Amino acid sequence: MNEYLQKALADALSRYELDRSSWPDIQIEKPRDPSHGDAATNLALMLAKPLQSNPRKIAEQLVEYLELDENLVSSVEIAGPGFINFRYSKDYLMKNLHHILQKGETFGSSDKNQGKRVLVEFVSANPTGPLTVGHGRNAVLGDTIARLLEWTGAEVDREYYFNNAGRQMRVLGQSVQARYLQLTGRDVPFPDGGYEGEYIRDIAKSLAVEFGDKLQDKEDISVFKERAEKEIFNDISATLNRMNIRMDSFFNEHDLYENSSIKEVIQALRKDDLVYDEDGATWFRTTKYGKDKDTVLIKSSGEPTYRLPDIAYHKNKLERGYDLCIDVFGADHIDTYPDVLNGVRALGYDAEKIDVLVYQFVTIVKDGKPYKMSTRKANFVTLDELMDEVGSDVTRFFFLMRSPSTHLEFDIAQAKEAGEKNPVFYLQYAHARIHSILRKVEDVAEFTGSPPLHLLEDESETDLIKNLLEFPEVIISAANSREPHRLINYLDSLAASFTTFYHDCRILGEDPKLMYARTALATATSRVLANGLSILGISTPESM
RNA sequence: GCGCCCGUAGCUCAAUUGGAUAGAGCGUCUGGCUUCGGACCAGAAGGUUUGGGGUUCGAGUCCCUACGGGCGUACCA
Repeated sequence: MNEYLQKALADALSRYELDRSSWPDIQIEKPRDPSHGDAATNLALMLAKPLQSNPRKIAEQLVEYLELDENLVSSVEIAGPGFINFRYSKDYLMKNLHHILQKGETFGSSDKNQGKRVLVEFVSANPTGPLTVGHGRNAVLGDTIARLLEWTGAEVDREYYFNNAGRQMRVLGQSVQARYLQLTGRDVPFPDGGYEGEYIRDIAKSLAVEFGDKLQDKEDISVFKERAEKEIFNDISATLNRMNIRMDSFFNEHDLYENSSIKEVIQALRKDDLVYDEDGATWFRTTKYGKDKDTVLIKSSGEPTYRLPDIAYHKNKLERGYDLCIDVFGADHIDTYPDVLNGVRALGYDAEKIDVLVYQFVTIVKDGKPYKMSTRKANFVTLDELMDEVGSDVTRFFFLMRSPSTHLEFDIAQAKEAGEKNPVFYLQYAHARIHSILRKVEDVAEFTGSPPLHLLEDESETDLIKNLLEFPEVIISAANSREPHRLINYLDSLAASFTTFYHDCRILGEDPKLMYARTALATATSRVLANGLSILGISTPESM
């Protein structure tokens, strides 16, 4: 419909003596206030300047030039400072409602990003402990963005990047070793800055059960490290599974060392004089890109900082032929990813294909006050604990509710007690209620032929239909802006719109034809709710 | 100090990316169940969009500035 209006306006516009290059963008939008119609354009306002004329006069002229099919658009009005408002015809609405019913569980999908190969990298937590509520936002955002993009036709891979080589992992191994020695009777101190969590003892215990005290004199900590990595990874995978997240691949940072990608990056950058040696370290000339300081890529110890493998990793992603690579990062990375992009660009790759989504941190509120978490100090709330309390539906919903760019306050107590009051139940309830009605309808009536949709005349009915029709556009905008909360806001208004209809119009006990038409409308609504919730990774119970 | 993000109703947050009278949920107050699921609905109160300037037909949204908060500012990740 938007395209149709745009084209009609463009045709009208072509009757002006105006250079095509100075044409403004023809924007069609849905007015905030429904009394302003179903669609509106500000074209006359935009033309005021180039035409040196009063916007209302321009609007009048435009409307005169405008040729619209009455079967699609029932009215055109000029309002306010010069907006042109359109109203959809009933025919148009009914035809599209029918279309929703036909498309069923694919309604809402589009080919907007057809043929695009996309890689979404998210979670990427190092395996040093269980996933916490702090990782939750990253995990759920990444997965839902992937789902949204799939609904717009893209081919999406989900990838988890992890580091099992660095200092953190060494500390992890030492922590397990210390617990193991303590368990087997040696009185050894726990390492400074070690991981204090209970899960470390569990891992040590499993080693003690398997090997007894045979590992006591091992100097090499790799046994401890590898066991810890394996067990923690299983744990992380299980948590992701519970949250409805399935990774397509796990990318191991260590591989970048083994296949010499890192060396190649350094060599290539050095050739362009973007890398130099000083004080025993190897530096990247980030001052060339407007930074205050150059950045160390290889420490004087010979060990790379994480930035170097990061550049190699992103180069690797682009080499794999993706058209778009999305990184989901917390706000703490905000200052570091430009280095990576500059590095990739300097290597001759198209950094435009990398899109970094930076979300603001989650503030955990526990017992009414902000709670500072640390994996190392073991004062954290794990995602598993949270899901034990509220389930995965509430967990996912909570993380998606807010725009990624604002701080998300996560009140543990509130989430736990949220129970019946939680907004996710409002959506599921609407869905369950529709199915309850549909079950009853099945008992009393049998419909044949296509539903007589023209009988839907009540305002709450047409409002609901209009609301349903927006679904595909909402998915596209949520996907392309990487903002899943838009879908939540939409579903919320859809559920509200259905409830208004439910209170105004009965289904059961009406004339069979009207009952059929309203049953069709209810079916379409439950379809859109179900499709929308499935994109969010949230279940759609038929009864609660 | 410098860089990035944020500041909207008592609280948590929206606002079609520059559009018309800034909206929801929670909380507060009033009303509504012998009829399809009351986990609901209708209504009320609550705002100088942190303050101040600017840009234009038009600003919560863009620019400058002050203040307040978060995150960075490592040869940590």
